[in-house]
Amino acid sequence: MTAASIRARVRAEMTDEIKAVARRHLATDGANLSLRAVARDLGMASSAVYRYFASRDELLTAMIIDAYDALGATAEASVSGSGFTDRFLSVGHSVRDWALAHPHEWALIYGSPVPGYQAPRDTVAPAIRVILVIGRIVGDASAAGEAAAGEPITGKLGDELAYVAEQAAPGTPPQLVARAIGAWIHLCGAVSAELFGQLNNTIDARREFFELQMRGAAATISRPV
Amino acid sequence: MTAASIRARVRAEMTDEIKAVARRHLATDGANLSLRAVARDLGMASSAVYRYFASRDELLTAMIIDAYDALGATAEASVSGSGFTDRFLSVGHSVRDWALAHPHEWALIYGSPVPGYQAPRDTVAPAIRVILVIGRIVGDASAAGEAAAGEPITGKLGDELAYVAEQAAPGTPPQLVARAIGAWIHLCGAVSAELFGQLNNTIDARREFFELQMRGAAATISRPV
DNA sequence: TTTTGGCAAGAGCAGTGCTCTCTTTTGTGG
DNA sequence: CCACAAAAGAGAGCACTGCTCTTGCCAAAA
Repeated sequence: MTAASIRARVRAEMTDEIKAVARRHLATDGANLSLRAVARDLGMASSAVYRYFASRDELLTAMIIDAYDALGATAEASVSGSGFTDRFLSVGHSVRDWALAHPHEWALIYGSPVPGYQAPRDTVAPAIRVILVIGRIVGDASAAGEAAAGEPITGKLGDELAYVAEQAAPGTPPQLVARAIGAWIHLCGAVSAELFGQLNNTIDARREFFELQMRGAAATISRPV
Repeated sequence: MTAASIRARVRAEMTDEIKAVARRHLATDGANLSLRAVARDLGMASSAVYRYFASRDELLTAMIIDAYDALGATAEASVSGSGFTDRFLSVGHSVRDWALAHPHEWALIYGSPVPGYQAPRDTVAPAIRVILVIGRIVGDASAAGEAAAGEPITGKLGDELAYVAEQAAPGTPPQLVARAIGAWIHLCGAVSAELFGQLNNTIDARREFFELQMRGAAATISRPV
C-alpha cells in the first residue's frame, strides 16, 4: 500500500470518528450541533476539525448524506410480503421504525432545513433511495394489474410526472407515479407529525394510527378517484 | 384610565413591537433568531428585551402562538364552496397559500422542534384551530350523507378516536374523524415537502400537484377502504 | 538526508444567550 | 406638588459559538 493511501486511510478514519461523535452529540443535544463540543470530546482543538470539514455546514451535510443512506438501506432491505398493500406497509413501517430510532437524524433530513443551507448535489442520490423503493413496488403492482392507472394527467404537471415515471419506474403510468409520490409525502408527514409532537395528548396508539393512514395511502395509490 | 393600565398598554405595545421586529428577522434570516440583533434594530440594549421576554425561547413561543393564530384565522375564513370536496380543497389551498407567504413561520410550527423546547399549554388552543375547521367540514359532510363511515375501529385507538370525535366533531363516526386527521397530516406533509425543498428539481407545477394530492385526501375521507 | 506538505494547537475576532448591577424614568399616594 | 417605589433601560461581564490566522511539529516524499 502506498504512502499516499496510508495518509488517506488515516484521514478517512479520523473523518469517520468525527462523524460518529457528532452523531452522538446530535442524538443527545439535538440539532444545534457544536463543532467545538465535538472537538472537545475527541480531545483535539476545534481548529483541527476544520482540517476535515470546511465548516459546520459541511459536517451537517455529511451527516445528512449518511442519514439518507441509512434510511435508504433500511427501506430497501425491508420490502417483504406478497401483495402490493403488504409490501407498501412493510416499507412504511420500516421507515417509521428507523425514524423512531433516529429522531434527530430524521429531523435533519425531513425537518425544517437550516437557514441558508443549500443541499449539495451529493445529497440527491442518497435522498431518493426510499422513493425509488416505493416506485419499484408500485411499478410491480402496476405490471401485475394490482393498481389501476386512472385518469391521465395533462399539462405541465403531466409532462413532469411522465419524466419522473420514466426515471423511477419505467413503463408505469405517470398518474400512478403521482399518487405514489403523494403517498410517500403522506408517509413522511405521518412520521414527522408523530416525531414532532403533533399527536401529543391526542393519540397514543401511534403504530395503529400510522398503519391506518398507510392503508389509506396504499388504497389511494391502487384505486384512483 | 388608571395608571396601571397605562403602564400595561405601553408594555403591550412594546411587546408587540419586539414581536414585529423578531418576525421580520425571522423572515429574512431564518430560524436562528438573534435576540441581540432584534434589540439592535429596536435601538435598545439586549438586556432590556429581557424585561419583556424571559428568554429567547419565550419569544419564540410567542411567535409560535401568533403563527398558529394567523394560520387558524386564515383557514377559518377560507371555507367556501358547497360540496365536501370543494370545501376541503378551499381550506387546503388557503393553508398552503399562507405557508408560502410565511415559510419561516410555517417551519416554526410544523418543522422540527427546537431541541429541548417544550410547547407550553398556551399553544394547544391556537394549534388546533385548523384541524377544528376540517373537523367541522367533515362533520357536515357526514351529516349530509356525503361521507361514508366505513368499518369501525376497535381497541385503544378506537377509544382515543371516539374521544377526539366527541371533542372536535360530536356525532361524527370516529373512523371518519381518523381519516380526517390523516388527511390533515397529509396536507401538512405536502406543504412541508414543498417548502422544505423535497420537490426541488422534480416537480415545478406545485399547485397542481398539491391539488391532486388533496383531491386524493378528500376521497380517502369520504370513501372508506 | 533534506525538504515539503499535511496536521494540530493556540490565540484571537465577532457574534450569541443570559445575568448582574447601576441608573433613569415614571406613575402614584401622601 | 413632591417624595417614593416600581418598572424600565443601559452597560459590563461570563461562558459559549463558528471560524481564521499564525506557529510549530512530524512524518512522508524526493
